[in-house]
Amino acid sequence: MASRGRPRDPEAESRILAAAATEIQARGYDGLSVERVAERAGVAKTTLYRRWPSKAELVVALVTDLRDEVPFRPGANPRRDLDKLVSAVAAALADTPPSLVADLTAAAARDARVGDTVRALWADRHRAVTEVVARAQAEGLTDDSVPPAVLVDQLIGPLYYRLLVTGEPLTPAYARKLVRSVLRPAKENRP
Amino acid sequence: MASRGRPRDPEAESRILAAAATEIQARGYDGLSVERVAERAGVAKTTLYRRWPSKAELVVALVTDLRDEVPFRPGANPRRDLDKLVSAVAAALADTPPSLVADLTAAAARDARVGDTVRALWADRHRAVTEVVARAQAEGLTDDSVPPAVLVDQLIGPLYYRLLVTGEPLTPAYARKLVRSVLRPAKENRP
DNA sequence: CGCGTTTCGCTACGGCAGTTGCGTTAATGC
DNA sequence: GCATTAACGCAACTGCCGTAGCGAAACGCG
Repeated sequence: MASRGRPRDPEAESRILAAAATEIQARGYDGLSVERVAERAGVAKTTLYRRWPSKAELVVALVTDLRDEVPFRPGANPRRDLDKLVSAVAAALADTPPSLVADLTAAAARDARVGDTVRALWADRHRAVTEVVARAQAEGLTDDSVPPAVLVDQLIGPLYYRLLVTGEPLTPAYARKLVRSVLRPAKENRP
Repeated sequence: MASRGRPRDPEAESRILAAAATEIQARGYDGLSVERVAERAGVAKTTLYRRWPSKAELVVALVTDLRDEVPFRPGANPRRDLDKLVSAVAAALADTPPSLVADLTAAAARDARVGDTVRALWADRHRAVTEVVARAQAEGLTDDSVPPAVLVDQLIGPLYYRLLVTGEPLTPAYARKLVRSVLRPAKENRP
């Protein structure tokens, strides 16, 4: 029942991804040439295109392969959890070259298939923040009249906004300010 | 002292921009071909490149040319002002094709020159929101311990985040929720 | 008018993304 | 062993961005 014809070279994929990683590290998204990647991997261009239908999808696969998972172990204190989590997302974003994030979003906007993959790539961070926000709201740390989804957007959205639009740095201190702004002041909050 | 050699065709620039507007409307950023734009404008490709050094800069000039100013007349009520202003920014963002915004940010991240122009293109909206937030803070409508710049990011950032990353719609209702989240609840706020 | 200067249209080119066609190679099934 | 199937390398091709070189055209200046 297993494949009928000639099997795919099992090492080709990893060799291509490794070559692409080297290239994109050195020259960025624009400077990455599919032809050079294929040559460096010792593979014909057609072999590469058989695995990924476009340069964008290759890069998405590469980023998916390389990215560090943002670790998330929920603790007892939602405020501290949010501080850590938002800081970790900020650090993860700041680690990848800014133009790469911008190029991924551009590719995602152009092609629906790429868009799905890229959204899935970032969705788990969004989900993690949503969980902690829900817990914070359950403990009365947030304004009940504001939907939690809005609060999540106000924690993560500014990170992308700074990275992609204003170009300001993503520091842990900034992440902490975002959290402080979304949560109610600690004291004056017992009705 | 005025120009020495042959003067530039005064109509060429507008004809090129008009042709580019038609093309980008029909085919989007990727589908826009500089060669077709030149042909449609009745101009050689070199004439176009003498005015804009890249396709990205042409598109930036086009967007700068076409965009509607977000009108801003400060009123007496900062809350109402913010509602209107953030809704207007959301509407302006939602009006331009999402892939175009993404492509502009990508181009901005790649090229410093383009980056400056694109940032300038959006900076006035940021400034307008900053002004109103400052007034709201002066009237005690916000948490004093949060810098106004953070609040501005939490009003505008989620718009870009939704547009570029999650793909959710930018409705006036969403804009109002953002504002409500940033401003203190109307009543319970006299120490 | 002649000279220098700048823009013009035109053509050609290099580089890259993505596609196509072809002969070859490595597997499965009979 | 032999047909079938699919991946492989190779080469050529289209379309596009951006650049370079050319002669012609249009201006200011003396």
